[in-house]
Order: sequence, then structure tokens, then C-alpha cells
Amino acid sequence: MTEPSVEELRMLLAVQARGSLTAAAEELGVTQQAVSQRMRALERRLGLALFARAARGTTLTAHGRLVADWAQGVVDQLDALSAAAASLRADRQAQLRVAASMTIAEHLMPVWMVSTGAHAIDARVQLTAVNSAGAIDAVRIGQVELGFIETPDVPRRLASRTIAVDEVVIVVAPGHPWAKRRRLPLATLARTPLVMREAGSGTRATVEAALARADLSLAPPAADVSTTAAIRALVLSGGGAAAISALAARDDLATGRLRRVHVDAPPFERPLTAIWDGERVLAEPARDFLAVAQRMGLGSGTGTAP
Amino acid sequence: MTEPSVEELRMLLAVQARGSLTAAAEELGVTQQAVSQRMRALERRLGLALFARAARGTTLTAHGRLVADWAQGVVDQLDALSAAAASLRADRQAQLRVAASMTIAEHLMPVWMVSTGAHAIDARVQLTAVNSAGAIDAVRIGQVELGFIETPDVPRRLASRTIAVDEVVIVVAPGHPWAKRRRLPLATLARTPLVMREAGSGTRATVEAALARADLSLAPPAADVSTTAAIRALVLSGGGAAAISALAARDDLATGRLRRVHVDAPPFERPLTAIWDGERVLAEPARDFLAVAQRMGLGSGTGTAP
DNA sequence: GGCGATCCACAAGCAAAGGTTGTGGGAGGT
DNA sequence: ACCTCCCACAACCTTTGCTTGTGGATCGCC
Repeated sequence: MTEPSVEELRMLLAVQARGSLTAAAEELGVTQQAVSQRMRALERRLGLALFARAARGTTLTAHGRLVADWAQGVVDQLDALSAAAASLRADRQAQLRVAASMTIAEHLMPVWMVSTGAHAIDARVQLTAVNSAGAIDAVRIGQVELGFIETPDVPRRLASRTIAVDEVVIVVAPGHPWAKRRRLPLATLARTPLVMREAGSGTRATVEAALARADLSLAPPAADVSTTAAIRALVLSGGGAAAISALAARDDLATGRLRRVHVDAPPFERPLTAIWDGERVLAEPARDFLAVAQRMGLGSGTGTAP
Repeated sequence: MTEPSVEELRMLLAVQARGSLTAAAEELGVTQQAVSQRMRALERRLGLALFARAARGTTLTAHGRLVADWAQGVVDQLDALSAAAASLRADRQAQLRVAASMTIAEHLMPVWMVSTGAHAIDARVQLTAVNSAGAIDAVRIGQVELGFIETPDVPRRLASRTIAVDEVVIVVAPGHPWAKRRRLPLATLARTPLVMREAGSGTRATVEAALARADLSLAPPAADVSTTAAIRALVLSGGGAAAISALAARDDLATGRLRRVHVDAPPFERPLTAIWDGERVLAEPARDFLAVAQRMGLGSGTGTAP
């Protein structure tokens, strides 16, 4: 059975919003017949009666409303991808250039971009994904107006504001022995090789700093990997425990693919900080964007607002 | 500019996982040329260089990895939709029939379905979405083996187990005056008409019960609406404040479309409870499914584990 | 340095999915 | 009973995406 396409999901949502196939067709800029055809095909594919068709219009059945709500999640994700990808594209003269560390670019920028789009901040944002050091440099040389870093050391000469506090969490596959433990001693963690991102990424530094505060040092990592997908694959295939950003783990924890291990120690926290050139006045688009970032922080999920 | 299709995103993920266009093509059951063509089209559409093509294979650029991680979110959502929709389809003799209240069916079943799929519980689940009373009846008459309800009254004769605690939250649009307030007095809430789901849905009962404990009663609702989309539309268009499940609000809070208002009172909580016929022994698939539900609870996001 | 293997890209042909125009039928409101 | 609005059926057509066939580049190995 083939899966529903995003166009079909968008059509479904349009029908729900407008209350008839004809109105939905108008909204989407196609003919009524096209909508009728496609929605019928969607029902056939899913094997569900989604629509209650009547002379006054078409409403959704209970099943239809369920599917529509799930569809909303899909299109929201896709819209976030589109918005974020657009901000990565450099072929357009942007009114605001931003350099963000990987974690922030990956997990927060999509949300921020959708938000700026929705609230019509009059700025086209151009995003560059770098590491924290790169973001600092980019701000220093004036290549970007705004930077976002995930290391605690706030460089001199640059103005900064902490946006949120990220947490590095320990995750394992559901079958892993640690998955059942309520609290893992810090010493046990210290002597266990972990899967984590490459050295530069700040994740390791955060864990090492936390261990150092308890006079412990970190075992050599089990693996240095450079992509979230690789970490996921490793951990899921029984590759042991991984230390990753709570932001990166969030979806996998929500869907049960990964389990969080609570370590018997203070949280491994690190600030997410916005930086800019303190000797210049921040332009309008930058100020607006900073406000959005500050307001939304990590979103509702994990972590702690400042 | 047209948006990327899910097929393209799946292809991108396959290339990332396998390390070459050729290998990805094999995995997807198409020719290498098809992948090459489509990925080139994807790059053109997004205006980004996603791939580093070499004689040894193709890896993703930094941009490519970012887009791939975002793409993972999209396909995960779509897979959840597919799995949940499959469980709604009744045309297949299911080994486990479940009746769930709307909130649970809408927000938790997709996650649970994906999880049972992944962990290969050998049960095809057939889901019926009803209200809490309907779920109780369905279990009583033996129409389903397992029910999930969101009301505190645990009926006699039925065995039950609390899966998680859901919370009803008050949300407003970002521009609403309440959005800025740190704590809203309960009395203010009580005399403000709220947007909420229709009477049967349990949401109103939960709020009313909480107010009753403070000797307050609820103002007549501003509107009774039956779909999440309608609530969202109302609130966003300045329609005031809404009372909805934290599960339903979660994504909108995360993306900043809605803002939560913290009420100066204990949380409006209600248990999410699994029920089954206490006089029968629970069959294997039902026990397994119950274990999944119990283990995952609300996922990582909102609410409190039992 | 030549040779084979591997991987990716270009080009032409083809099948299918999706959209359009044209038309018919049913249910409400007047 | 009529008009209006909305949805479905049918034939045609355009576009999209896949296939087969082929060429060119890079790496590893003798």
C-alpha cells in the first residue's frame, strides 16, 4: 500500500478548513473535480471514510478529523523544513545574516523561521551553519549580524544574551540494561565509553566539565560520529549509550525509540547564547529575530528557560 | 517554488544511510539514474548543495545533514500517520481491538502504533475512536479487549491501570494580553468565557472540577468546537483563550503558535486510564500493547508520568 | 602507467499520475 | 416546481518520473 502524499494531506486540511470540496479547490487553485478525485483516492488508499458528503458541503467524519490532525503534524514539519532550508540558501540578498552552531541550526532555527514567517518580521534570514568558534569568527569579522553559540565562554568585545539552557542527556536503546535503571551513578557513567559527536561539537566538553566537577574523568568515547542518524543507528543496534543534546534526543524520546538514562548528578547543562558585535547598534531585523529567539527559547519541550 | 516531496526526502535519507546514490537506489528498488536525477532536482529546488559526490560514493554536505535531519522529522510524522490510520481501518481481522477516547486516539496512538510496529509485537491493532463512555461500553460488551479513557471515574467490574496523567492547559495567541502574564488568578479564568471542545469530551469537566474545588464556577464557554483545527483558528484569530489537553497543545506551544497561560492554581489534571474486562484474563497481544502504552506514557513532552 | 571496477551524469523513450473541460445527478431553500 | 449549490463520472491531455543505454571521471591495483 502506497502512502498518502503531502499534497493529499494539504487538500484534506483545506477541505476541513473550508467545509467543502469546491471551496478547498478554490483555495488550492485547482478545479473541484481534481479535489474530488484525489480525496476519493486518499480514502481508498487509507481504507477509511474520511468525508461526510452532503448537498450543503463536505465535513470530516471522526476518522477524518483524526487523520487531519495527524496530517497537520506532517505539514507543519515540512513547512519548518522548507522555511529553514530557505534560510540556508545564500543566493538571495538577505536582510539579516545569522551564523548558528549545528545544534541550534538543526533544532531551533526551523521553529524560529516558521515563527518569523508567521509573524511577518520583514527580514529574509540567511543562515550559516557552523560550529561555535565559527559563529564567533563570523560575528567578529562582520560576516553576520547575529551568531548563536552553545559554549559557555562568552568572547570579549561581543555582546551576548543567553537564549536558553540546553542539556546534554544520556540515551540508550529500550533494550539496554540502563533503560530500566532509575538513577545511574555518575562514576558508572564516567567509566563507560559513550557514543558522541566529534570533539569540536561542545557535547563532550559539557560532559567532561560535569565529570570534572566530581573529580572524575571521561572514558575514551566508544565512537566519534558526525551525524545524528549515525548516532541513532549505533545506539539502536545495541551500540551502548550516547551523550547528545536534549534537543536532538527529543523526538526519539517522545516516540520511544530511545530511552533517557537519569544520571545521579546535576544536569549537564550549557547555555545557548546569542552574540553580536557590541560596538555596533543592532539593526531592526536582528533585534526582531533576537526577540523571537528569546521568546521561544527551546519551545515547550525539554530544558529550562533562562 | 514547489516544496520537496516525501519521496525525495526518503531518498535523501537513504543516500545518507548507505553512502552512495547507487546503494540508495538499490535499497529503494529503483535505478541509480532515478536517484541521481531526483536528488539533483531536489538540490535545484532547495537551492542548496546537499551532496558531496565522489568516485568512492556520495556523502552529505553540512547542509545536506541538516536537511536530512529535518527530513527525518517529516517522515517520522508521516509514518506515524500511516501506522495510526492503518489501525483505524477495520477491514482486516485484528488480533487486538482497542477503543480509545479521542484525545488518546489522536495524540498517543500514533506513537504507540509506530512503537509496536518497530518492536514487532505480533498483533495487528484495530483502533476505534470514541469518547470515554463509548470506550467503557465497548469493553463491557466485549467488542474490544482494551479501552483507554480520560475520565477519573473507573467503572466497576472493569480492571484498570493508569497510564499517565494528562493536563488541561489554558492557551492564547501570542498577541493576547494573557500571553505576557506570569500567573493568572483562578477567579479571572473562571469569569472568562473559554473556547473548548464540546461538553462530552471531558475537558470541560476537568476544568469545572478544578474550579469547584476553589468554590468557583465556570463561565459559559465562548464556543463549543469539535475539531482541534477550529480551536486553533479561533484562538489565533484573537478568539480569546482556550482550554485544551496539553497533548493537543504540545506542538503549537513548541512552535510558538500558541502561548500557555499559567493559572495560579494546582494543574488541571486527569488520569489517562487503560481498562479491560477484569473477569477475563488479558491475552498476549493486549498485555504487550498495554506494556508499550505504560512504558511510553505521554512520551517525553508534557505531563507527568504516574 | 595502463586496466578494471565503481560511481555518477546525460539523453531519449515510455508509462502513469494528476489535472482540465464537459456534463449529469441529487439535496435544500424559495 | 424551480433554481442553486455541490459533488461525481468520463474523456482527453500534460507533466512527472522511471527505465534503458551510454559516456566520463576517479580510485586502487598490479
